Amino acid sequence: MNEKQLRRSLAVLPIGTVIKLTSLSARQIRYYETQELVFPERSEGNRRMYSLNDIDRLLEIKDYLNDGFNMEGIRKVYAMKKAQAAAEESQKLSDADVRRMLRKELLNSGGMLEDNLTKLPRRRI
DNA sequence: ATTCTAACA
DNA sequence: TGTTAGCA
Repeated sequence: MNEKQLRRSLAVLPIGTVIKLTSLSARQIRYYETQELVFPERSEGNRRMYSLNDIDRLLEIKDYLNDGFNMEGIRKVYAMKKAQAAAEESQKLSDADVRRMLRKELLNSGGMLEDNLTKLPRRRI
């Protein structure tokens, strides 16, 4: 796991901050946890601590709810996403591979990087 | 001041 | 889901 993903997975936000960031009530946020849709960590004093990924997850849940999904329905959505990820893993076509291929395409097909800019002919002003 | 669990008008 | 009670 790289630094960026590591930071996003760090549980450092108390529920009060999560409330402000998601516009969800404490009641809802805690309830979704009992429904096993989010899994916040716990601090020493038993306080729930959320990560940025948890924030994204809560916002997603919010959207699914607006689309008419119920708790178990949303749970199934994430179950499928997990199965999907496992399938891709077995096929060795991971997200990292996709990004690697895309970057190669961009570098060859023409041009938006500083390397190329420095090689362009100078123009007088 | 903030969050937690449990319970209910 | 909201709200309130009684703790930590």
